[in-house]
Amino acid sequence: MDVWIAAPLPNPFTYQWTLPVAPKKGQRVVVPWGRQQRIGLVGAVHAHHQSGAPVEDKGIKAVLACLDDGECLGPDWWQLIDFAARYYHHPVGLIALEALPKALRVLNAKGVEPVMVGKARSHALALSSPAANPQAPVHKTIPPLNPEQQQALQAIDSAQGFAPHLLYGVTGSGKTEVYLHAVAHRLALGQQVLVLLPEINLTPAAQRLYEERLAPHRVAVLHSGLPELARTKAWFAAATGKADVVIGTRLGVLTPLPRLGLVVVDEEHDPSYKQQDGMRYHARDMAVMLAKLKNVPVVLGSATPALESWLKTEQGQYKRLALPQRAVSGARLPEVHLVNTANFPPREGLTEPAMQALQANLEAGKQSIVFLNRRGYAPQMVCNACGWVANCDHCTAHMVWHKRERALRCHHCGAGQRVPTQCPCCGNQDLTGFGRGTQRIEETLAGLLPTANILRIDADSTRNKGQMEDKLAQAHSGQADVLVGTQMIAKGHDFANVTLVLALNVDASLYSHAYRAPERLFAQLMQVAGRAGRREGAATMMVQTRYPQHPLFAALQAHDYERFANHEMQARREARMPPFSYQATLRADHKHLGNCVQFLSQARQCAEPLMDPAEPVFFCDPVPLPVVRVGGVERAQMLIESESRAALHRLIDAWLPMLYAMPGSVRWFLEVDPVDL
DNA sequence: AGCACGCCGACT
DNA sequence: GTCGGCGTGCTC
Repeated sequence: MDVWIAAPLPNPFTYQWTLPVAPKKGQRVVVPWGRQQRIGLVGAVHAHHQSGAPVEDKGIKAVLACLDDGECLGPDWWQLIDFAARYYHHPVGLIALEALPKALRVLNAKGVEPVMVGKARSHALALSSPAANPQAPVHKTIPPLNPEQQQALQAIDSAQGFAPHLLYGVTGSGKTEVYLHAVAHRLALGQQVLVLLPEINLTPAAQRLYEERLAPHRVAVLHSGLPELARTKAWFAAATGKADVVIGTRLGVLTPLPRLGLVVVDEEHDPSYKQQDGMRYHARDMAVMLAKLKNVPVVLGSATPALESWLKTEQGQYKRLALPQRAVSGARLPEVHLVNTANFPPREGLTEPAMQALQANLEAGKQSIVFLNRRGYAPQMVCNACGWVANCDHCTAHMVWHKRERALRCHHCGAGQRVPTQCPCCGNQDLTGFGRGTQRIEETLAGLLPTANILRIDADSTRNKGQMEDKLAQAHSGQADVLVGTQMIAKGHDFANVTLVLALNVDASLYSHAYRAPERLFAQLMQVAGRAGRREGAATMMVQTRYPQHPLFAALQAHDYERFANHEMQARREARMPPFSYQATLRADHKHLGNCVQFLSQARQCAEPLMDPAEPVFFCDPVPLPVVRVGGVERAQMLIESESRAALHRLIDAWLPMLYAMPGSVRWFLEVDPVDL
C-alpha cells in the first residue's frame, strides 16, 4: 500500500499492511522510515490489501500502527490535495501532511501513540465553548440591505452547485453585510461556510462580528499565528463539522470541511493570498477549486478585483455582482488631490500643502491617516563623512534603521544588531538615516503637530499580542488624531472619524519593472482612500507624487476601478502578459550564484526535447533575483511562459522527473502563477 | 525535510 | 589530539 510522507519526493512509499483492521485512504499511520519512524498518510490501497490479508514480501517494511480511522481526511479533501499537487507540481506528501496541525503529523517524543480507531481522536481534544465571553449576545441594529445588496444576496442564495461570483463593491458599500446574510442562509440549511481573509490581523474583528451576528452557530478561527493547541482544536472543529463558520487566512483552504456549503474570499485581490514559501499556492484560486470540487457557490469580494478575476467576469465564467454605492447614506468617497513634489518640495517627506491639511484637520477635530508603505525609521543608515552604508552581512540589502529599538535590522533575513555609535569604516560619529519610514514620519509629525495624539500602526508596533487591538481601539475611540502606518491600516478597518488620508512615497511603484506594481498600488490607494469618509461629510485624500499626470491617478481621482482595469487589461493583452498568458518560474538556490544559473541552464536544456512546436512554451534566460543573496544563499530564476495553460503544465509534467534526477546540491522549486518576478 | 556519514579548522 | 562546520546521500 502507498504511504505519503512529509518529504520533498514526488512518489509515495510502499509498505505492507499486517494490522487486523482494514486500511483506508487518509488514515494516519506510523511507518519505519530510514532510521526513524514517521507519521504518514495512507494513499492508494492496492487491491490485495482491501481484505486485510498480509502480503508475503520480505523486502518491504510493514506499517507499524494506525492512528485513526481516516474519517477526517475524506475523499473530498484528497481531491483538493491531489489538485494542488498536480497544479503546483508539488509533492503530495508535503502538501497533505503540512495541511494538518502539528499534533497530527509529528510523533511525540514519548513514542508511538496508541492505535486509535473510531472517533476517539476528535473527542480527545474537547472543543472550547463557542463564545469566549459569557455575557448575553449583543444584538445591534442590523442595517437593512439596499437594493443592490439584496440583488447580490439573492444571486448568491439562489445559487446551486458550483457558482463563482465576484462581489465587486466600492469600499464601504457593505460587502460584509452581504457575506453575513449569505452565510446565515447556508447555516440555516445546515451547511458549513469557509470565510477567507488576507491577514491574521483581520480575524479578531471578523470573529467577533460573525459570532455576534450568527449566534448560537459556532465560529472557528484558523491561522498560523494561533498557539498550537488552539489551532489543533479549531482544525478539529472544522474537520469534524462541529464548527459552522470557519474564518481563516490562506491555510484555511486546506482544512477538511465535511458540510461545506459556501466559500467566501474577502479582498480577493490581496497579494497576501499567495503563499511565498513551500507550496506557493494562491489561496483564492484554491478556494475556487475547493468550491468546484465540493460543488458549492463561492463569493470573491473586492473593491479592486484582481485582473484575473475581472477578466473571468468579462468572459462570463464568474458572475459579477456590483455594489456601486456606499452603504451609509451621506458617506462620500474622498476627493483626491495630487500634490506635485516638483512644485512643493517635501521637507522631511512632507509637502507644505500636506502639512497644512493635516494641521487643519487636527484643528477641526477630525482624524487623519498617513499611509507610507515602509516600516522602520530610515531604510538606510549612512556615514556623512565617508559614504559607508550599513549592509546586511547575509543579504544583498541595506539594514533598516529602527531608531526606537536602537537597532539595525535586515527586512529580508531578520538579522539585527545594535546601532553603531561611529562609522565602522572611518570612525566618524555623524551617522544619519537616508530615506523615511513610518517611525521617522511619526517623529516628524510629533514635532510639527505637538498637540496631536499620533499613533503608529505597522508590523513593528503591533508585533505583541493585543497591541493591534489596543491601537485599533484608540483609533476608534477618537483618542488618536493621526494614524501613521503601512498598508496594515488600509485593510478592512472602519474608522468613523477619518476625513483625511495622505499617501507618501508612491512613485517607486508607478514605473516599476514589476509589471503588477501599478495594479498593487492602485488597489492600495483605493483601499486606503476608502478609510476616509465612511460617515456623512466631506473627506479628502492627498497623494504626493512627481508624476501627477500618470493615468493611474486619473482613475484614482474618479474612484474608477473599471477605467484602471480596462487600461491595465489592454496593456496586458497587448504585451501577452497574465492573465493573457500563463507563467511558471523555476527557482534555484545555492551558496554561489554561478551554480544557480548553471543549474537553470541545464534544466532548460533538459526541456528542449520536450518542446512541441504546435503548442509553444517559452523559456527566458536564467536571471539573478533582484535581491540576489538572502540569509547567505544566492538565488536565480527562470521564467517559463505559454499562451496555453495546458501546454505549460504538460511540459512541466514531462520535465519534472528530469529535475528530480538532476545531480548537485542546488535547491530548486517550481512556482506556478508567480505574482512577483 | 530530517538524519546520518564524512572530511577539514579552532579549541578544552 | 577532539568538537563541530556543512556537503552529500538516503529514505519503501
